Amino acid sequence: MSTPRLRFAPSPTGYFHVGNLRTAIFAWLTARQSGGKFCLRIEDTDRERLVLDSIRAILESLSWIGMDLDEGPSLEELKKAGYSCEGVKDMGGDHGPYIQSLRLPRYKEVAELLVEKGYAYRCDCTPERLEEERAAQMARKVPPGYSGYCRDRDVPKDKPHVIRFKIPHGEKIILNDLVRGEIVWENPALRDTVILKSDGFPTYHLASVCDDHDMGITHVFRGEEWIPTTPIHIKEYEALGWEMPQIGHMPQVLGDSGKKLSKREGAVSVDSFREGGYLPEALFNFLALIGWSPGEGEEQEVFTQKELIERFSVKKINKAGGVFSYDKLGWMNGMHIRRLSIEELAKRVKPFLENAGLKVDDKILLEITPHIQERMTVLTEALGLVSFLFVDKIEHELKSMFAKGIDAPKAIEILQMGKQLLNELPTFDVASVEATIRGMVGKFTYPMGAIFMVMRIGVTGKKVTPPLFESIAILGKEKSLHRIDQAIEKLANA
RNA sequence: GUCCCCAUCGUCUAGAGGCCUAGGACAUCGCCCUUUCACGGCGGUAACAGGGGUUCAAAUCCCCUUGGGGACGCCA
Repeated sequence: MSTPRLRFAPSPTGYFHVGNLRTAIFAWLTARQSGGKFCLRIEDTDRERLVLDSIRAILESLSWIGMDLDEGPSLEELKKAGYSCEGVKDMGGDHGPYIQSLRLPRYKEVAELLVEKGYAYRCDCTPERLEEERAAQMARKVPPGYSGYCRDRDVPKDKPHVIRFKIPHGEKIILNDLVRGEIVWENPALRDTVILKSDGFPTYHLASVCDDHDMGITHVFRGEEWIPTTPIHIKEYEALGWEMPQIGHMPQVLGDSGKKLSKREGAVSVDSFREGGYLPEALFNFLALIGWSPGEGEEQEVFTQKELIERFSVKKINKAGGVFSYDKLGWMNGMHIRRLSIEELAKRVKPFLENAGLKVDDKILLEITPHIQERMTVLTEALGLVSFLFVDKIEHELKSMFAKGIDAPKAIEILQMGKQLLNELPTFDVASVEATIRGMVGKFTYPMGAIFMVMRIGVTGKKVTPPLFESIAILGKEKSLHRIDQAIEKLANA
């Protein structure tokens, strides 16, 4: 058997949707576990929806999530097609160009061939005519669709026209789907479909069939929304005498509403997850588990990419769509955060702190990281936890001190004692800070928690922080004492 | 309207005729741990959409109903 060749074929029409990523992940996993190839093809045949920068975004996202490509557009191709390629890795491959707008002559050739053989025909119906037709059909309550008006009209080449593929009527069509098994159309509800537009660009129905063949694609993974148009593709392969790749229609990624995941339901672009502090490991892991599971009594859910490559199996892909659960992704992100080494976690957290305007001291960040590792579900939460270490001035959440019988005078009393005792420490490490603060408890009648909270807010300004003794020790003597002073002053003036 | 896909806890799912008094995970609730917040540990609530078959036996196979989703573009 020849080596599997799979592709991810996005349209550069905007942001990179996680639903598309999930389908790409299944294809990538399949390629990687079989020693096959994973290719990127840009389907930029819709000139109206084109977003120039989206290819770079797609490339960046794939690289961020660790999905390497074996073939894809070269720098030269990108430039030629007019896309920004700053910082993009040069790729290329033996089946280029990998950008559809660069393959126009080939589509024209194939479309003409189809016309010649009688499988397709020219149509010069204007959009207005089509619109009228549609309106009339609606009025008569019959299914809308092209009537086939030009099928036998023999429209000349020199008039503006499109090329339509003839959909045979009353013919049974069968697809053997990789995930759904046999799908049968007794009589598909399809009309003669445009395959070459009047602007000379192909539609998906021509371009993808043609490219999948030309590029030697063996397995086509795509969303289930493509099922209804698959008969077109099947008939095209037949007409052209081309061997059909295996096709698998992947279950959809749904939003809470049960419909396709969309912007209304929250973040959907791969970028937004990166910006939101999600780890690529977690997003990949989570997405791989929507519509697929290892099965067989396997109860592990947190996987590395490598483990997923080993376990993935097309046979275990589900038919039913799955809801994208932000809750579970959050949990999984936390799990992956906890698997990171301290050094690695600090490295990942740093940009989020810097983007918030903090001047980060690497040594201090490394010291505090172990103490925030179990306190985050997303990286962005690090900011609230550690900012007190990297800013000059802090705000004190004084109100939160006042619980368990503590009022301002009592808080001042505690802070003053804490300040004095901490000041007397010859060495300012975690152990001595802990001994000192624990020692304070016996000197008051207030509960331990109340005393700790006053100290916590005095030093860090916040109610929710990393563990107290570590926080104080890492902040250092000078700053800690200074902040306690500030707190006392604010309390006195309140 | 026509065609197609799908159907196990709220969610992701295990389950390929007896192993199921249906398992796990997230979420949720309770308890434990605990200096805050978390992590962690223990336990609870919670599902085979309905109806017919087939079979000694059905969550698993078939049919119907219902429900959800998708497609019907010179979009992909």
